[in-house]
Amino acid sequence: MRRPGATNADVARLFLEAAELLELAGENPFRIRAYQQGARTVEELDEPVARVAARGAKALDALPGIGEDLAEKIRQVLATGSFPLLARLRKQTPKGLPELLKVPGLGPKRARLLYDELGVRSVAGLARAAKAGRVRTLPGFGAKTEAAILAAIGGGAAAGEKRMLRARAASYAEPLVELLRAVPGVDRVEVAGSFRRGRETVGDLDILVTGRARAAVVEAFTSAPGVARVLARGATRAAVRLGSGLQVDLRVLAPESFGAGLYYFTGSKAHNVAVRGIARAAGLKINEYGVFRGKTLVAGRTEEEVLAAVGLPWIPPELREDRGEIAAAREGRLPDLVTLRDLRGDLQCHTTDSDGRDDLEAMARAAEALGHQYLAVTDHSPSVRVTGGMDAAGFRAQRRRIDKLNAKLGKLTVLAGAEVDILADGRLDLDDATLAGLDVVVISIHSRFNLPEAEQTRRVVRAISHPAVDILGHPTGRIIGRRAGIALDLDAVARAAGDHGVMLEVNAQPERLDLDDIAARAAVERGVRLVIGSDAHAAAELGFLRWGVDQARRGWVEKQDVGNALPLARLRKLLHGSRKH
DNA sequence: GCCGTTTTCGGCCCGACTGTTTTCAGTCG
Repeated sequence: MRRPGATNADVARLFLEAAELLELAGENPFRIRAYQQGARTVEELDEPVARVAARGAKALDALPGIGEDLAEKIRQVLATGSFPLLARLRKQTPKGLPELLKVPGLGPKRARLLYDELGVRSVAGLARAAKAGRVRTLPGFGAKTEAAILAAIGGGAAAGEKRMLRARAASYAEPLVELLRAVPGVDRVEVAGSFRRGRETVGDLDILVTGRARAAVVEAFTSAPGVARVLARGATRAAVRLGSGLQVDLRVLAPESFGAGLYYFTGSKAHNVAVRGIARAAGLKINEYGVFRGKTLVAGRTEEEVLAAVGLPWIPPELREDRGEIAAAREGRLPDLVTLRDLRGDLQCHTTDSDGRDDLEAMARAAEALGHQYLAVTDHSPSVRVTGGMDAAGFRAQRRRIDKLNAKLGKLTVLAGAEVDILADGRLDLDDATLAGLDVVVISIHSRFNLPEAEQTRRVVRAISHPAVDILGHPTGRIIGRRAGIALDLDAVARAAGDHGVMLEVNAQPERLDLDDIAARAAVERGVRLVIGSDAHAAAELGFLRWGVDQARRGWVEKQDVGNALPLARLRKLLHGSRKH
């Protein structure tokens, strides 16, 4: 770990570790939650926590969930890489105990019991104890618990939490929803949870059903194709694990509770807790069955009804993260979020001229079929060799083919573009004359991901400052679950983008979604315009725009913030061809 | 440990399911 100079992620990780160790120590649950909330606040900050700390004594304290004590601990982490309480907790926590918490079904109480009574020191040791039949001898444990522990370990569930890309989860969710909708007597089926909130990854799926056929629904669900194991099965709730490893929870709700259930199971947990606090202050109680005054149900059929009961307008699910949406709702300043229908075209895609799998005309026809008004074809520049990047002559030849194609296309206009590599020193990978001849210039980083932040930021800012540049593509270069983004001062990048009229991309590839929600929101707040680009490498991928829109919505992005929500004539005025520097 | 239209103490969201238990604790979401 780098130290000093802890990042937000470092601070968050240490707070979460402290929370876990406090839990094992049997501490006050609310104190534990305070550390978890503090971790979340720091993690979701749109600037380095070190910069907040540098603003003075009170600045950290002003962050939500950060009080005097946690502020001091943040300062300690920034200065030393840790804090005394954590060091003490690490010392007093028996080695191997935290590892046991990773086994699903084991919490602090039972983990502690296994440790103390059976001398279990690791997940492997737990497996041995369970196989030897020793686990069932403990009070509160039995043969079934022992088998469940073995199954959980065997399934690799303890190897670490694995979240699935939302786009992939959708391919499991959609057939299940179809199946349940076909059950006679079912009225409504909705996917709730983080899937509905549009998070880039989901840990599981929550499916809500209402209708008369309760037993039939549970039966259809637990016997659906793809179900590998039934984890739980009750009258109103069931849970299964699919062959893909994805867990799916089902809840059956009465119609008069459907809105309350949908709202409750959509979350986020932090959002729900905050709204429940409001309800409590008004003498109301919210649960998944409705809003109650005493025992009287006062709302529950729809989400609008539930929120109205606590004096709030309906809040789009993508905003329900307790990141200011509740205050915004109360004050009537919720954003009017961009929708897929608002987009008039797409500003990044690839063809067989570089690493795409469909040719120019196929891509154009597919975009036309989607109703796009324009499509920028942005094949790679030469230095990205693995992609078969084109040279200057290649782009000139492609331009001539695009002009011919446009002459025979109907409503769609193909824009001649390029995704130009940003070289190590911030220069661009095509000469100025070639760049000037293009309609759209996207610039991106495809190498040298590991430069230190200052150098990386200089590189990107220099590239943005080139007068031919229109869009910074996938600005951080992160690949979800595989590669962290480059170290970049997004504030400086946003400033440069604003100064030079460059738009920042929300790349819609399901494993990129880059900028992410928090960065997109920060960019928009700094007055920068975004574009949502599919970065399609095949005709079918032009549909990826939906994932980019969802990410943008999570970042509070409105139609007016998005370049490709403009009709072509107005978009052209933002591009380097008509822009004056 | 945080927080305040219940304001510096005393709360902090709430219920389902499981397994093991004769009435509930632990875990999860």
